[in-house]
Amino acid sequence: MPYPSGHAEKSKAKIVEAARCLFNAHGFEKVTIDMVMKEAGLTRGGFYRHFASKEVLYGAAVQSFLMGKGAEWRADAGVDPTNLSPEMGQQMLDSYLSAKHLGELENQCPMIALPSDVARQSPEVRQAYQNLLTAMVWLFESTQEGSAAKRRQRALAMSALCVGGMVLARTIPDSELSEEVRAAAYQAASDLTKT
Amino acid sequence: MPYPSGHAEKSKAKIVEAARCLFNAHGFEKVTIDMVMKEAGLTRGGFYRHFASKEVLYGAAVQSFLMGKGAEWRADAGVDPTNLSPEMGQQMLDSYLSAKHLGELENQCPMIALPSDVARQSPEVRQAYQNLLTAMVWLFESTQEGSAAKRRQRALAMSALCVGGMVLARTIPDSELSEEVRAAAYQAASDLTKT
DNA sequence: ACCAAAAGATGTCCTTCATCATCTTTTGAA
DNA sequence: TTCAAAAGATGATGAAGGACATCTTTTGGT
Repeated sequence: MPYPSGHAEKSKAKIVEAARCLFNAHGFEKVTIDMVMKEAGLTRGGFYRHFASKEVLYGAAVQSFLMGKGAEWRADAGVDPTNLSPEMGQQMLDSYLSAKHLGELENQCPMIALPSDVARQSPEVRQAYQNLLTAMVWLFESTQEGSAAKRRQRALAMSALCVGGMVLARTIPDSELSEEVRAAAYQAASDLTKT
Repeated sequence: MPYPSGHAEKSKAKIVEAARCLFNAHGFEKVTIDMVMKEAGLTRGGFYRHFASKEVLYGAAVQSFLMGKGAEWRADAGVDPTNLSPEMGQQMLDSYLSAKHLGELENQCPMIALPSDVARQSPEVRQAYQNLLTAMVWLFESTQEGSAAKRRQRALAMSALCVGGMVLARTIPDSELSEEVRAAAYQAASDLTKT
């Protein structure tokens, strides 16, 4: 089997990563196979050796965030999922609802960058999106205090605040209002942990 | 000036309403001028008598919700913006974060149906989106109790919970988790009014 | 060195639209 | 009744892009 072993996997990973960045910035429809392959340092033709369709790539791109850039992101933010303390939950809030995260179009969480895009895709893509949510909820739930039901409810609400606050802040044009929304969501989510 | 007076306006309104439904359900890219005009009971060609481009139509469609279907929606939900009481704020939460609203793809609030779509559009379209948010925040702010700063902060957080909860619930495929998210966002938003 | 299968590159097909030019219909005003 | 301007319908154009058939390159195994 010619080509160094693991070559295909490496290429595939490069394609997924390029796709993730491009989809995040421009959405599903505006990104072409051409753009993705060029960004990955390859050419159009080879694409279908790795993926059955553009849609399958989209699912892979969303999914990739969890263990890829997302893990990197958590590391940078000082969020360590093996250390489940209330401080860690707060750390997560600090980073997720930060002005910095809002500005990082290419590397921000896909839950923020492409919700309505994903909502109209196949169940597989939506499942990938759900996996991101599940991970976030789990993290908040595990770092809460109080009864199981309370922790669950708060974790879900905190996730809704994270995504809702950032989605709104990212969409509206008035940067002052945008900042206000982000800050208010952060405040409310932080308050939830201390109730 | 031939054609009954007000004919053009009526046609334009029909086009916008058809567009609003279609965009809500399928997003900007997947909707064609053809589809919109057919839905409005007209044909492709006449479109550019009314709008300069598809994008301008999109902005008009988003904007139209506030005074059009949105007003109708508020009336049905018993939300009366001339009666600014805490009960009215709660009424708004009840309806916005309801399972019914979640299922109404065509008539649901565009803030839920197309955030990431709008985020990549022109400032005009994003302004229309912001107008919806501003109206919602105003409504919550006006029906809160407490200091101005507190009311403002809570109103923004409640809006983030409304949009975030519904966006997540609409996007994930697991209907059980979806329902859980919706309910948690509702609970948290309701709690905010009583703090 | 040689072969072949995997991976990548090139060229092309075919469909889908947004947009516009042009033609037809409608009806208020003269 | 006639005219003309507004509104609507029809047909055409041109570009974009997903998908794929077909070459070409690469290199591990022999």
